[in-house]
Amino acid sequence: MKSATAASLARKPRADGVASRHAILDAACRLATTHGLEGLSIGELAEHIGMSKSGLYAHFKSKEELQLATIDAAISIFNADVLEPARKSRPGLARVNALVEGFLGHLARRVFPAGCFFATVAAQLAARPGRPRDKIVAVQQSWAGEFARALEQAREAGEIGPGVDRAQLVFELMAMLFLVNFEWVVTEDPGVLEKARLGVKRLLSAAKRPG
Amino acid sequence: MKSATAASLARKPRADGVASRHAILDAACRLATTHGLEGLSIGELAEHIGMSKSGLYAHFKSKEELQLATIDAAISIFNADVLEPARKSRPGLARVNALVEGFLGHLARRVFPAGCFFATVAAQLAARPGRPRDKIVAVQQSWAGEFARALEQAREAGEIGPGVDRAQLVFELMAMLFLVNFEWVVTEDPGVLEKARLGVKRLLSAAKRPG
DNA sequence: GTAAGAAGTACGACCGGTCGTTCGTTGAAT
DNA sequence: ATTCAACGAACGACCGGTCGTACTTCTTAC
Repeated sequence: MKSATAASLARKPRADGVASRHAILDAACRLATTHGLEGLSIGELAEHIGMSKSGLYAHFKSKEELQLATIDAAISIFNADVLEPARKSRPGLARVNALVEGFLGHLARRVFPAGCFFATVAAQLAARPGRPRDKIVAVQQSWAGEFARALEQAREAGEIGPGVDRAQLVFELMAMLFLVNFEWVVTEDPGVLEKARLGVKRLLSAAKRPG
Repeated sequence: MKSATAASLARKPRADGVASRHAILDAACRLATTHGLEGLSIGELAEHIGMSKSGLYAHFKSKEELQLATIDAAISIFNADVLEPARKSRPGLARVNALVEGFLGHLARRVFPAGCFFATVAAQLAARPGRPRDKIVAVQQSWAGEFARALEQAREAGEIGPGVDRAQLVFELMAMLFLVNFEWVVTEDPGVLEKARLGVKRLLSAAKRPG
């Protein structure tokens, strides 16, 4: 019965192929963070991992498919590094703080070579219609949704006042994180992480119930 | 003696040439806002203004020179549209508000086809060393300096408390504007402009002297 | 258990097209 | 008459992508 655990119709994935695919996408994530998804060239990527261009096309039918897979790979890395750890913390304000600290740590840890993958790619694709853009926008919205959910739980727990405009608060939180990423990439100064930390702290303390 | 009024060493600019150069840079600004400075191709730009690629090279010796000139052109447009009008308002908080409103108006007016030229270009160049990047970073710093100066004047006028961390306030103001540009490009929803407006208002009212 | 064969992996060569750039030339403005 | 503005042609490099072909792994039949 163990062979029945394979995929429904395709019975094909090979052991060393998934390793290559992983190596390709890992390099693609890193390159795309500095070059952008459009600026990522097949030849450069292939050379960067010691493979031929045509070798890459054994794994991806087109550049767009590579781009979409690269986004998926970045999602996995980001989820494992930031989101999942934060989800282990208590719902409410504690989780908001965990998300923020997770993100700042993600930058400081240099998981990607130039800050947040999604910030770079999103800024570059925002005005360029297509499936990659749609996917990136969806990721951004889901990231905002994470904050919205945590804030809703904070309200339910009475940690923040019921009159607090949570959508507005999400916007202001995201603004801090969005700018800190950019400044971090440009200056590499840990002081900017502290500015974001302080900004978020002021934001949340203003939302807390008086008394 | 009228020829002596020309530039010190070069006595060359022709009447219709400066018009072409202006047309080129105008189109370059718009294209770069959506495609990025790297994604801007000579052929595409030439075709876009009904000119030959080689015709462009009568005005610019290299792509990098074109990029730098494009940044200068964008600076002129931004200064005329946002900065100079705001400078006419009274120093202090009024000027901070004028800068913010000028920027939001700049977006709403769609001066560039995809939000703020500098935000897009900066996000793309942040991790790519070179003269264009340095120039863009300098622009961003001068824009932040504009806020810093206005806030200093606000403190001198007693509009905000002396204990206010102005560098921090600049960071938080810039964060609002940075994110609102991105969201505006993605959603085209005027509601995001309102969120930025509200966020700035809360920021500034918190900085005002009690009483 | 193993041999046969199907399928995945990777390659080098090559395609048409576009990239940034150079050159020599022509026509128009000064 | 001089000089700039613009052109078409052409360049080498690289782009994304295809093709035929070897080698390797996995599945299947015996």
